[in-house]
Amino acid sequence: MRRLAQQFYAQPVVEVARGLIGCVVEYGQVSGVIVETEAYHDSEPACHAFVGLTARTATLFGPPGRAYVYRSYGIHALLNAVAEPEGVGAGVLIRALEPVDGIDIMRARRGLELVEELCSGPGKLTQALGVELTCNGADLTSGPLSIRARPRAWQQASILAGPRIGITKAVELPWRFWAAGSRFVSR
DNA sequence: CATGGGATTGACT
DNA sequence: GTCAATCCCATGC
Repeated sequence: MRRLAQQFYAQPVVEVARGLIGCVVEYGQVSGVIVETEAYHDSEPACHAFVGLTARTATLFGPPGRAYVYRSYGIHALLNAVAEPEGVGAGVLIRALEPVDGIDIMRARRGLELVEELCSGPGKLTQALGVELTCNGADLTSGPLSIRARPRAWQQASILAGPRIGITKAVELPWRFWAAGSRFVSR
């Protein structure tokens, strides 16, 4: 399965968020199918890029198809895919995966057995993948951290939309997407 | 230079 | 249901 090309990420961020459902994130020996995403855009206050170009948001304003990784609550690394053309601050938060390869490695990193709990949240999946802040700015179209196009089995998947989770601003936008019926989405 | 607020999680009442 | 852990970074003095 081919990697997603830079032109895919250059689309409007909501289209990228919807289009990433069913695609496969891979890093080293582990991989998983994306089953939940959220879109963020510099025009709305929930997005880090709302404050403009700073050291923190430089990745979001940079070229599409890169990883934006930041630390949340001092504990978790959260993984995003940078979207829209360079100069626009937008990204898609990867919120949950269905584990595919390296499940035992994920279990060891997470200290858990249950497959449904390995990647069912944005902080959980980075721990399971081994993604840390050093991945910030990594090129998803050519580096060791990659996102591949939907496998055939996922091309018919039905996708639902609703409000984003865990934010205090712009709560009303239906910019969260998930695979209908998946047991692997966050609670 | 000091301060305060998170795109969360897991443990506990 | 509540709450603490913990650190990066934007902001303000």
